[in-house]
Amino acid sequence: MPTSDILENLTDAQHEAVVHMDGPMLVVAGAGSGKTRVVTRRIAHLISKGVWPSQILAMTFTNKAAREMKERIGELTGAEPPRWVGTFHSACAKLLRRDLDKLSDDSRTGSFTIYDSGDQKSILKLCLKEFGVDTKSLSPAQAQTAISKAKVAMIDPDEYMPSAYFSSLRLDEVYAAYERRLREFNAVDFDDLLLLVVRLLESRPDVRDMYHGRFRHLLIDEYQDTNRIQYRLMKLLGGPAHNVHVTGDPDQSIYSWRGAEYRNIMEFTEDFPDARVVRLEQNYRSTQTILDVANELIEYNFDRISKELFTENPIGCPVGVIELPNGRHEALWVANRVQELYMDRKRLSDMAVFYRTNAQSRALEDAFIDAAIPYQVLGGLRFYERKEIKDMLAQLRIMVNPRDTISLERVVGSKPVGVGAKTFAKILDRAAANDLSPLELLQREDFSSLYGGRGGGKKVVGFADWCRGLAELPLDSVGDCVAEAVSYSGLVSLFESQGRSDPLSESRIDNLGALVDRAYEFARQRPDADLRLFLEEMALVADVDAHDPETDAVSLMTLHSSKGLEFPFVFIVGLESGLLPHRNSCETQEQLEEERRLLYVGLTRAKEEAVLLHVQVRSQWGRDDYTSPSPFLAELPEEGVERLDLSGGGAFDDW
DNA sequence: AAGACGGAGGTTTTT
DNA sequence: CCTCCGTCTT
Repeated sequence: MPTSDILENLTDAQHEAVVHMDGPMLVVAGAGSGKTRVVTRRIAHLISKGVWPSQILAMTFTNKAAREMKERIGELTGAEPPRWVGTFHSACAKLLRRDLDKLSDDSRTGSFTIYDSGDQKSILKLCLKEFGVDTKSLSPAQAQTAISKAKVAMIDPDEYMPSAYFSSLRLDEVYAAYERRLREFNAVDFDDLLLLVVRLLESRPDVRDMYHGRFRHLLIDEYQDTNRIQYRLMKLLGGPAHNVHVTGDPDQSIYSWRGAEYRNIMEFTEDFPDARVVRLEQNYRSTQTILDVANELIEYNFDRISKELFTENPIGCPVGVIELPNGRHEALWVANRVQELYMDRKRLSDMAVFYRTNAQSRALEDAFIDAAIPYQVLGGLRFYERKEIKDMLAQLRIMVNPRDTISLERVVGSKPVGVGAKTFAKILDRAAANDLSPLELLQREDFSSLYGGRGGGKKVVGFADWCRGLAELPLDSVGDCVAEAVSYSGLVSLFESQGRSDPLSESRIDNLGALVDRAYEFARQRPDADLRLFLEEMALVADVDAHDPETDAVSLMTLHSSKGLEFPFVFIVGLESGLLPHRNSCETQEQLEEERRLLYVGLTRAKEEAVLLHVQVRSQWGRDDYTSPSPFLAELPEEGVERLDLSGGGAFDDW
């Protein structure tokens, strides 16, 4: 391996971080300071020094980050990247598939299903009903938020004290029931993936020692975004050698709403007094002007370690702050500017538009469509969130996990089998009485003699037959398996028959086809993997719309998903009170500071040009609201900022 | 059991 | 504005 390449073109600080071998290290890496470069080169360096790739565990927050890391390591080493480079959640899932059975007091097996937030809400609906809680006073979504908060803080149901607001609603019992249901269905939620690994490692020293022996080096990216479980995980996996290498930037902590405790990064040196600390403060990305403006903005945060990023890049042009009459004008202005840049021979893939909420993408998309500008939206509705895909995945899930009754219910609802809520409830009761899962009951019970083939019974018989046939489907090859399952589901012919009345049917059929394609592609990449792993991939990494920097299109995304990316030209829209900072995040100083960091993250994505836009009238839910500019705009310096008031119209009147 | 209709509400951000 | 839920009807 060409070790020389790995150590080439590094500053002293970067070099120190790259060649660090054993012991804890914290890399405080400002925006655009070459953090990814440091992490990937360090991994390549470790390997060049004889560390086996399989001894390295590197965890990121997003699939995007993991993918990029793998690619760059592959380029550096010219070999397959280490297998244990992935998100926290996928690494934990992988570990649990192997070893969950070793956790006592838990009836779940390695074939568990991973529930997304929709599935969680379905269970919670059951639980709320069970306790007669009125969903108007406590919605499944609220319960989910509250329970997830508790889980992330590692508070078990028996220790849980509902906040005063929920105290009358037996939320603690709902929480306990929710946990029981997950076990019953052999399912885990996103939080469990991490939580169960912590429980496993804490309760089984032998398992813990096994992993200590296995993972000699632990790397954690975006450490400022770790929550309490992830922190605990870091301590547990770090092993006696404390070969823990964490990187992050407190100024880019934007996930406290899901339990991230950015104090973790501030306190790393207290946890590991012998930790080496490296600061990367030179920015290689942005112009001096952009960086100065961003620095000035973030200075307004009280709770931070002072840090001044500098750059040797050119001064560049001023940051634009533009006021327009309404959202339509805003979108048109951006589209227009994009066209100007394009005429100036700039590439569309070098441009990005950021917004606070996904809902804002729509107006921009309309304008881009009208102007025939190619664009790609990141995030938004993901592939696996489409109804027909979820229906199909539900069927695949019950094929590998017969206890997954939430998915069974979905299967029942997705097809015109003639089994309604009442019949299904009967099946549930009967299953419980026989100590079987409902699917097992359906597959084993002789419904024809039970009902004597009368009336409604006939339909159950038909569905039971279908369930039995399900068990006959081949499970060996993932591609064939999914293809067979799709055809067995009857969904395609159902949509075909609906085709005349429903214009969506065609795209639904296409999507099911795409699912089959993905299964074959998955099988090609991972010949040894089974259906379980395919479903895991669909639950954890199903962002097919992932950002593709090769595509010649403008990128649209939330400020949150912009983290880690960079673009020569950046537009940030909706800089208004209520949107940024968002109206739901203005209560406390901490929330407000996080909103400011969000803008900071967006600004520091820009390499050459950044434009911030705000409007006087923002339409939301068909309602027009007068807005005031974001207070953050007033915090930007005079110098390096060019303010333009186009609210008087003129630019795009009569559009 | 399934389709139509009416009302309420509306995740900010993601694994 | 749109979507999701629940209820009412057939």
